[in-house]
Amino acid sequence: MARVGLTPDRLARAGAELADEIGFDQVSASALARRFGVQVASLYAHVRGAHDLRSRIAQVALDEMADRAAEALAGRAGHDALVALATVYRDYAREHPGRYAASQYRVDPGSPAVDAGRRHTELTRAVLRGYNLDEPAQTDAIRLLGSVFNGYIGLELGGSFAHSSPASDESWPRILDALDSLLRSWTKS
Amino acid sequence: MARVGLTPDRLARAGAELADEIGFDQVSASALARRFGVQVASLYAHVRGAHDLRSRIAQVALDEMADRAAEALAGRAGHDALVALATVYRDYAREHPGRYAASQYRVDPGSPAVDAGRRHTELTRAVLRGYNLDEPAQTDAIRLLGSVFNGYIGLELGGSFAHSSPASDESWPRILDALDSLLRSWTKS
DNA sequence: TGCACAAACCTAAAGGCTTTAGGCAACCGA
DNA sequence: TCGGTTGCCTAAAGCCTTTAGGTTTGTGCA
Repeated sequence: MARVGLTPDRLARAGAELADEIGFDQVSASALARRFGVQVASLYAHVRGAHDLRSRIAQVALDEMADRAAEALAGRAGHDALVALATVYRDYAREHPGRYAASQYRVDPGSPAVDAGRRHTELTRAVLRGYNLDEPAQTDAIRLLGSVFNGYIGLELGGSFAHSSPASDESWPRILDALDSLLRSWTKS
Repeated sequence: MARVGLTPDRLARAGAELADEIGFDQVSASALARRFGVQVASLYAHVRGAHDLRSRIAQVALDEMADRAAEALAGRAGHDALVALATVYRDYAREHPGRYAASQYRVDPGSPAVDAGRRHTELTRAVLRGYNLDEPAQTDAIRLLGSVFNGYIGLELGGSFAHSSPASDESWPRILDALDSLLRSWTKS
């Protein structure tokens, strides 16, 4: 009965890896316990249950994405910053589909993952600094960008763009250019 | 042992109702069997399994949305058509959150739900007729609109817009106006 | 009318996931 | 080194999925 050294954090990180390997919705306390060579019930000393586990994985993903985004945005503005942020999300989703799926998990209010969400909002707001938008247009624009990123990546990952041309890789930069030009002329619309 | 009259179709429709009541991911063969007052195993004569059941519910939702969209688009063009299509999706999602969630279910290639997806693409293409876009811009625009609709509704339903002003109801029409103006000037971007 | 066959629904059972309760053992501080 | 806390274990109940095989119901044809 050697101790493995489980902690909520290690479970969440291992869960994130597992999600990338077998898909987020296949991640279960059982599968995770198996991976640690431990009985399922042992996990319940560290995590409140399956929902708690999934929420923690979501948080891992949201934090990782925000870290990458913050790094990518440093020293960039305008079109450059927009493309950088968009690229971070899309690349992350392609590298880590399970984690990305986790980041979409409905987490309940009061959870620390809500703060991670706020961080993403602020990063998007930072991108918009280059476009000089006043409220409420700025909030509208944040919501638009969030919608496009989430929406495009979700559809692409789901294969919706796989069987038509042009390739999804080609649409993406053109759509970002269009958004850039939209943001530059937002007030005139 | 009165026969209830199960069919794949009735199961799918009842599953759609159940999804709106308890949430799509809570829909199970068990819950559905309970609702029909029937043993679980009986369902397996009509659906291949849980995945098949969920796919059929997804199809019900996609078809219903496409029907509504087709009706809403009749006789409309340009900005009017854009708003009409967007409104159909958003209203449907708010009236039937479970069904809407079902419509996002990853259905496997070859399934008839793929055709339903194509129908939505064509409806979006119809909206774009009012904007005179050539390929590949037209496909880009279809993908952009799909992304915004899916993305915005998903975030809104998840509560991402609930705790900031302006209200989500106010951002939505302004975002649609911005998209309209983007589409009108797409080639110039 | 009556019979035969197909379909609809049933019971039984195996296997997996979640969660709770209670027990033993390993580690840490005194 | 000893006591307590914590980490992991066994046991067990409850729910979901899926398969196998039985029985009833209803329909169509003679």
